[in-house]
Formats: sequence, structure tokens, C-alpha cells
Amino acid sequence: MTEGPTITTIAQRAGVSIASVSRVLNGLPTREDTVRRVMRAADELGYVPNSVARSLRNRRTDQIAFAMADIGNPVYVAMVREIQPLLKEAGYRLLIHSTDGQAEDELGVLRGLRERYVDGLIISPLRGVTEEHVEAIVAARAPVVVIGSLPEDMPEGALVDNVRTDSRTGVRLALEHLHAIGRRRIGFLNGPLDTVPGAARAAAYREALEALGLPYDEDLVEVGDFYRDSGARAARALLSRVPGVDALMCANDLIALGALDVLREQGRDVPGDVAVVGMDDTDLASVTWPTLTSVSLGSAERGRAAAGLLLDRLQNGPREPRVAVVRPSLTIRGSTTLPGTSPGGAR
Amino acid sequence: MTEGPTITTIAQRAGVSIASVSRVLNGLPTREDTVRRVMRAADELGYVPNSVARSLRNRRTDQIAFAMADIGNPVYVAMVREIQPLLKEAGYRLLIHSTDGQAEDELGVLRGLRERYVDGLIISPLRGVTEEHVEAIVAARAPVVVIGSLPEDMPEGALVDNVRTDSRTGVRLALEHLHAIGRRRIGFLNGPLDTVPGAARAAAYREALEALGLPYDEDLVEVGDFYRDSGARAARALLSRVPGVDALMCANDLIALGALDVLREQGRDVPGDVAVVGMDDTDLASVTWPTLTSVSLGSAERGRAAAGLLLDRLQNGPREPRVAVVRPSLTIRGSTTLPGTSPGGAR
DNA sequence: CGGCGATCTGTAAACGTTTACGGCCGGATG
DNA sequence: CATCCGGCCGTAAACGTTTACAGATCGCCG
Repeated sequence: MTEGPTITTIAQRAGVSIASVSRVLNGLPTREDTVRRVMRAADELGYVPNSVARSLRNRRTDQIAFAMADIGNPVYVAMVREIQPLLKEAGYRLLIHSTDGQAEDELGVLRGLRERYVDGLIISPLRGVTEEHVEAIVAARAPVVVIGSLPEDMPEGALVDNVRTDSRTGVRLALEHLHAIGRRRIGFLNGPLDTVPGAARAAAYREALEALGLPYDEDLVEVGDFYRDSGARAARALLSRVPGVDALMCANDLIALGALDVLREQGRDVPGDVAVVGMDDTDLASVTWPTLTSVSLGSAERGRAAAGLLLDRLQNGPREPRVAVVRPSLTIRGSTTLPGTSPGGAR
Repeated sequence: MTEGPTITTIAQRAGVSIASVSRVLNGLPTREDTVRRVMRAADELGYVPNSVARSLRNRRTDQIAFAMADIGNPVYVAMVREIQPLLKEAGYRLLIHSTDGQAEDELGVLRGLRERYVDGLIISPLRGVTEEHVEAIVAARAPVVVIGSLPEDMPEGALVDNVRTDSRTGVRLALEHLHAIGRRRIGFLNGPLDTVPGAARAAAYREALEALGLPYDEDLVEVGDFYRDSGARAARALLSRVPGVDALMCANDLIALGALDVLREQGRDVPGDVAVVGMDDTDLASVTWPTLTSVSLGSAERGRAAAGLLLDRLQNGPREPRVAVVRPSLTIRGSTTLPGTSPGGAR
């Protein structure tokens, strides 16, 4: 394999030193004549700088990593979709780490920061930020943005920013809406309680009920996984235990899909008999029938905010940690509104 | 910012040379005693090797890039989802390039290979492989896998493999199915003709009709974009021009979504009045109502095959180009089968 | 006890850049 | 004409590894 040209090759051909070549290529002030000779040689040789050598010298790789649980999850896809163009615009490449939600993998990525193969990291730890995460972040000495919640007491020097959403408010919005359309027996299909979203949504459900003056009833709560089939199982269990349920609050859109499957299978009308609300407001929500009312936790906004914070730190140097909070909102669709309203909604 | 420890730091602390440190860390035969001293020092200092320096010396980055039109497209998500774990397993990191389908961006990525920031590339060019693509691939001198079609006459030394699917057969399967359930006026909602899939599917539609003994009728064809709203527009146009259409073949699932929107809006029963078939068999297909019969072009398989070919080349050195062909199949769901059949389908 | 071979270790070069520093040359100034 | 200053340029070091090569050390044998 013929090795490509280097600045040394160019220097020889142009009859100058490698320093001059480098200066010309980097646009530093140089005599007109030298510039021409170097440019000519570089063109003829089809020179392309070696990014690895440059990185070694410059101590920066122009690469940023994004680590999340599962690239198949529409929430993360939405984030990547926002992050990628922002990074590209700023001259960074994007690396993807799908951690399967394994804490071990997350820690691996964080520790890997010390290998210096990226200049920064955006990470969304599924089960929250443990002490080990914190240690790794501090040791990394490379900026990190955590999407999700972060302990109050981060050590001083940690180069970390935080983007979070307020799923409590999100759940509250949904329950208020259900209450407003007359629902009183509102079931809750949640994900695992040892995940951050799961725990937060469980608490939020309870609080929101209370605020509405509705009783909390354990029988109305079912815990499963954040997947469609798990959602179906949970819905089936809940419906057979409490047939009179008139609404289902689902901790994520996939769970809601499973619930819709079961309701259809059992011939219950949505939203006539049972109203359904999902969470995350993914692309899927506008595709189901009926279309799915869903709490938007602003995935796109969170992605943008994370990229923004990271780039700011990389470009403007150290500053104290910041927190960006994205406000949830409720997108009302067919699964909670009686026919007559247009289902619509473009992609 | 305190600089991290390097092998020099370790060498000093352990009282040996950097060569010994490197040998120990790479597991080369070394005296027991030296090994212990080095390991100890490395542990105490929390040493982590600098991957950039290593890459410069080794001439490999352990990184692989995947370039596709849009990370928001479920087809590519499915591919990434398969590619990522295979690469990780083999010790490679994954970089993502979303090119927006701009040929300029695709070429940028290909040319970027010469910067040597990745060891190989998987690319899925939306508008086909032009002469410029070929040039860049040859110049790259790094292995490339093209997902999609590749010219017959690639130059000798090109380090390129190819993964393709057979959308002709895919379209044929769909039309045969529609014919079998008695449909005779089968409309076709296509994407842009200057994209590879668009052109191939247009030809395939024509051929398949012929094979079935059905006439080709221009009025039954509508060309738009590969998006939902564009699909809706196209469906609306087609339905008003030819009200008697009894089936719609859609060049992609998103287009099919748009068609379903319009059919519902016009009160036409699916599949009673109009049967609908999508293409790509994305996650969306099992979510719609009715669920969507769709031609699976094996996105997951294509992703796996591409990763496999690339890794093989990286691990086993040069060999002649290979082509992997993934066979399409038809997933029959509610949009072409009369009620009674279970819609079902887990995620 | 000298010499030989086998092991292990250290020196130094290399990967391809960027950049501090000092040298050289030209012109302007006293 | 000597001096100084400024603009360009080349030499060399640095980034942190890996590895070829040669030197050192040791045991063993003759």
C-alpha cells in the first residue's frame, strides 16, 4: 500500500522546510511566493493532513461521544438527530455508544474519556449517576454533559453540565387533562422503579393524584419494562384486576402501544371506554390509531441543549456547571379526545 | 489542568525505561519483578494509555464510520442497531455521519477517509455511486462497504465490498400478494426518481405488473418524496384522479403512513376499499391501524452483513471484493387482510 | 576462569503534525 | 557605511506511543 504524502513530501517537492509547509497550510503569514509553491506541491500530490498526528500534537480530537441506553429508542434518536448537525457545524465528529443500559458500559465510556479519544461526552445514564459515575467524571478532565438528573453535591472541579426535564410536571399535566375530561379511575403503567425515569414517574403519579383530590390505589399501578410487549402484559393484568378503569397513564409511548393493543383486542373503545396517555411524544404517537396523546419531554430540545452546553465549554473554556431544564408539554391527540376533533398531525 | 500520567511518568516511578513499561503493558515477555514494579506504578498513578498516540504509531484508530442519509429514518436506525454491537465486540468505535442525502456530504465523508481518522467506512449513498464516489473510494485506501448498488466496473485495487437488497423482487412480492387478494387497479406512490431506490422501484412496479398481466397506467403512478406528508399529498392526488383504485403500493413505510391518513380522512376502508402496502417494514408498520403490510428489505440483515464484510477485511487483510445480497420478504398485516386475522405483532 | 548463549533491558528512532526560537536577509535610518 | 529592525524561514523539539537494535547481565559449560 503506497503511503500517502506527508508534509515532508511536500516540503521536498516545494524545496522548503516542513515548518513552512505547515504554516502555509494553516494560513499563517508567509511570503506569497512560498505559498504558491507549497500549494502547488500539495495539490499535485493530493495531500490530506493526517488527523491523528494533528490530534496528538494539538491535544484535541474534534470528536464528541454520545452515550445512551439504546439507539433503537426513538427518544435517543430524536436527540442524536439534533446533536449531530450542531456538532458537525462546529467541526466535531460524533461517536455513538449504545450501552444497553448496563451501568458497566456507561462507566466504561466515562473511564474511556481518559484515553482522550474524544474531546467531550454527552451521556444519558439510565439508572442515574452513581458515586462511580461521579468519580469517573471528575477523573476524566474532559467536559461531560449529563442528560438526566445529577447529584446536588458534585465535587468542585467537575467539568459537568446538566440537562434535565421535569417529568413530575409532565405527569401532572397528563393527569390534569384526564381529570378535566372526566376520568376518575386512572391506572398507571410504569417502567422499572430502579431506573431514574421509573422512580420519578411513580412519585409524580402519586403527587398528581393527590393534588387532584383523587385517592391513590395500589391496584391501579402496574410495573413492567419500558417496552411494548411488557406494556401489553401490564395492561392486561391491570384491566383484569380493575375492570372499571377509565384511563391509562403510561410511562412511555411503547408501553402505551402495548396498552392500545390490549384494549383493541378486548374490544374496549379508546378513548370512549378508556383514555390513554403516553410519554415522550415520539414519532410513534402520531401513527397509532387512535393517535396517542403523549407528554412531550422535549427530547429534541434536550439534545440541542446538551450539544450547546458542551460546545460552549469546549469553545469558551472552564466555567461553573450549568443546568438546563426543559419544560414538558402535553400533546393532545385522539386517544383522549372524543371523535369529531381531527386526529391529523404531520410527521 | 493537571496532565495525566504517561509511560514516562510510570517509567520514572518504577525505575525502568519507557520501553519496559510499554512491554509490560502490552503483555510482552518480561521479568516477573519488572512486571510487578510497572504494574504497581501504573495502578498508583491511575495510568490510562493515550489512544491518539497509540493510533499514530500503530496506524490504526479502531474507529469505523457509518454514513447514511438521515439518522431519523428507521431503516438506518435498524442498521445502526445491528452494526454497533458487532463493532464494539471487535473493539471498534462507531462514528455516525448523517449526510442529509447531499452528495456533497457523502463525498466529504469519503474524501475524509484520507485523513485516517477511521479504519473503515460503511456508506449508504442515497443517489447512487457516481464516478466521483468511485474516485474517492479508490483514493481512500481504507476499506469501504457500500450498502446499495455499486457499478459493475469498479477499478482493480478498490477496497470495497457491497451489500444490496433486491427491491425488484420486493415489489414483485407485494404486487403478487395484492393480485392474489383480487386487486387489479394498483396505484403506486413512489419517491424521487433520481434516487436509487426510487428508480429501482419504478422499474420494478412496471415489470411486476407486466408479469401479472396487468396494464401499466401512468395515471396510477404518483411521484413525491419519501416522507409522510409527501405521501399524503401523493395519495390525495392519485385518489382524486383515479377514484376506483383498489390498492396502493407505497415505496416506503412513511409514504404509506401518509396514504393511510388520507384514506381514513376520506372514509375509505382499509383494506376493504383500498389495500395498502408499505416498504422497509420498519417499526412503524406494526403500530399503525390497521397494521401495515410491508416489504421487508432486511435492514437489520444488511447492517449485519456490512459490518461483517468490513471486519473481515480489517482482520484478514486484502482480498477481492464481495457482494452480499439480502433477500426481501413480505410481512403481511392488517392493511391487506380482511378482519378476522389477528393484527398482533410484538415489537 | 573465560567465553558463549539466552534473557532481559535501555537507547533511540519513528509515526506526522505544530510551533518556539534563532538566523538570515532586506531595507530604512543615523 | 554601520546599525537596527522586521519579516521569513529553517532547525529542532514536542505530543505519547511502539519496536528494532544493541548492550547488559546472568548462568553454564568447557
